[in-house]
Amino acid sequence: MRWTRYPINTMKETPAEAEIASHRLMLRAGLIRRLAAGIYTWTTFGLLTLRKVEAIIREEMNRAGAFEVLMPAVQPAELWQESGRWDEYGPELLRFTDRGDRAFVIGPTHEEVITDLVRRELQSYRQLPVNFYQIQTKFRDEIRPRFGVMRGREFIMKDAYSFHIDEASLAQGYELMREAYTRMFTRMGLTFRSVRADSGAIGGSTSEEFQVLADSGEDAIVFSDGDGYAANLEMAEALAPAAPRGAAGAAMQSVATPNVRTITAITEFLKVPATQCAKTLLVEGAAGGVVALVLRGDHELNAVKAQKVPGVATPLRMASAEAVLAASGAEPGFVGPVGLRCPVIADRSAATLADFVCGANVPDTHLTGVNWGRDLPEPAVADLRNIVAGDPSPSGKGTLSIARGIEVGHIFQLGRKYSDAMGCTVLDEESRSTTLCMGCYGIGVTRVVAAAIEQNHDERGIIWPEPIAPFQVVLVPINIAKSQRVRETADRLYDEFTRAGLEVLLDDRDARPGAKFADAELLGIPHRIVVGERGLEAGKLEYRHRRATASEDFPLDDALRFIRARLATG
RNA sequence: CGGGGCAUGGCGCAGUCUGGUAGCGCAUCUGCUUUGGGAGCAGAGGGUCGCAGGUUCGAAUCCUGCUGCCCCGACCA
Repeated sequence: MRWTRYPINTMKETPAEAEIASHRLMLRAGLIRRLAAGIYTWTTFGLLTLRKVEAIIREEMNRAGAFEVLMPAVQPAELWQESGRWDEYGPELLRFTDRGDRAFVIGPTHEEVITDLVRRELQSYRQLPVNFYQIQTKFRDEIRPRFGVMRGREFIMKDAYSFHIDEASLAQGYELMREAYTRMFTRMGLTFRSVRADSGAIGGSTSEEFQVLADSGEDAIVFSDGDGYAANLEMAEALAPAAPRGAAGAAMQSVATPNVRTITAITEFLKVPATQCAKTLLVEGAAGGVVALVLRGDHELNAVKAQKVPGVATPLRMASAEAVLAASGAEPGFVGPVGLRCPVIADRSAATLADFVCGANVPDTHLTGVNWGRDLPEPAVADLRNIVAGDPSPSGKGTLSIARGIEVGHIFQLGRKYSDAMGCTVLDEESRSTTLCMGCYGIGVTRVVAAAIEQNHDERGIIWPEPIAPFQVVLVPINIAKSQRVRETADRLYDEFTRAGLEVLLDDRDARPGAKFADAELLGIPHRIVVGERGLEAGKLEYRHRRATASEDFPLDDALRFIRARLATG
């Protein structure tokens, strides 16, 4: 492609709205343009990469035996009422009515539509298992869209749904998708991890996220250095401390702590480590009232874990200031588990504390030397806290570290939630009607592009992984207006490369070299060839990879062979 | 949803407090010069100052309402 004939528009300055690197660079390089909050146009140039990502996904889905379909964005409300999600889904589901006052939604996902299709089309177990996928536009009315296409409201998703006669077949289909996802993200040149996203509770329901590792990621993920254990922080189990609780050594005492409300303040005021303090959080109970959750001072509450504890309201809500005062007799900051008039649940680590410090439920007062079983009843114990780096792995091998990730894929064994609700059945070998077992498998296609940039950029611009680069090679002729030789050589190379099937961008603008180099680096095209008088005098061209810090010369006569060798290794 | 902020040419901003008919940089167009790391000079085009009311001789500026957008939001007990 010739730059002067291509609709591409770079920006030297960054629009004020862009917070993270990928968003900034996507705007500056002209991949996307904003239309409304969380809604973006993909430009001709941006679409080159988006299509490459889609092509890799398509190839691997097909290779895994899935079949492509294309379902509507607009879906009738009846299907959502049938599955029960009309009431469950909440304000993220965009609802509207047509001219005849019939209710519709814009699909945030397509379980209902595919289940409806399958229940009509499939009659026999002989037609199973089967996996349908699509690459299609979704809409979720996010509370707070941000970071460009990273968390947009409208976005492109690859969603797939598999149907099986039983759980064993589902497990096989799930495994196939797991392998396909691993191949896709590997082919795209991304550094990623698959991560456990569910503790694997009842029903053997299993779920894994595919996380692209990047410091700006919205998710925290946890790894063991001892084996392959990896999980979302929300799900990673914190084991009970190996050492048993120490013996009580001190008497419980009341200490005046005027206006000392936080753990940090307590550690400074009483000169005790945070690991010797207990913090008590009052949350709303499932049946009204409040429940006390007790954590060690240096630990953070994990909301996902907490709301799974029986008696705790879902979703987790902190108790109001009035409720705290009613239950404890003191304001937040001086609440403790001793003498509290509500159920007390201690985190595993908090439950092994001895001689600990906590709020006294009396204004401006804390207690020291507190011991479970002596000064207050033994608490109920649960895993309530977030993992911290250095914790032992729940797999039993190694210790855990924490990294940030961007969730680009999620695979899930659904079971019969939708097929049950919607009557999706086939006849089995014995002519009995059997409800199908389902899996679903998503990839945020537009998010993958942002994640790739987040993981591959420097201060000058994007550094595309080769398999998803919009162009493979950029040709930069120097002083094209004056030098006929440079112009003709660049034209000839462009034709030669293009005929050879390479994806080449020829920067044929009459611009100064600095401007061309800066744009080439912003766009992130992996291989750059400079054509200049200086080199041509010696029969040379100049090559530089986007990641390299220095250029190398190579013979003009050998150009195609040279660049092909670089593409193969690059 | 709660809190805060912003809305002026394609992008980034000043002007608003103290009302007098809109300006700077980048980008765009023309000409000349320049050409190995975002050139220089000269000229040009482009804005009903988010929308609707109001106050005033006069409103980007003051008042009211609306809309859009951005940022933050249990982690404290």
